[in-house]
Amino acid sequence: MMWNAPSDDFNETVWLIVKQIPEGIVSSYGQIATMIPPPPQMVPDEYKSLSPRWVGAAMRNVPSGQNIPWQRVINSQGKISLPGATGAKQRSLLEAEGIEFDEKGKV
DNA sequence: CTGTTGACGCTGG
DNA sequence: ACCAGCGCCAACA
Repeated sequence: MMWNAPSDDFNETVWLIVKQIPEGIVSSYGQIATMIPPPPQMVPDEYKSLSPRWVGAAMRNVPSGQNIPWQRVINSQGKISLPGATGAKQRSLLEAEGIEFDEKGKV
């Protein structure tokens, strides 16, 4: 499968991986990007820079109604990137799974 | 067509 | 450990 861009296929793959994240475990965008098979035609180093943002973009496009644990996806700093109410909701969802946050919001 | 923005990450101060 | 800047490409106004 070759996707040179954040095509629908790329998004679906991201969601697929997110779906596979077990309960009580959090992953980062970059981590997911690493798990995704890079397009053979693209230089890995280049892909490295690309992916994190595309992963994030994919999250934004997450279809509601499916069982996507998008809440388990946070940034490499171990913190929630979403501002405002959405971020607060994400945190409460994670806490409900048994994930602990320190005072600074890190896991 | 140009400019801005973005669920990020890395490096440097 | 925290903050600021840069890179990178697509989508959007």
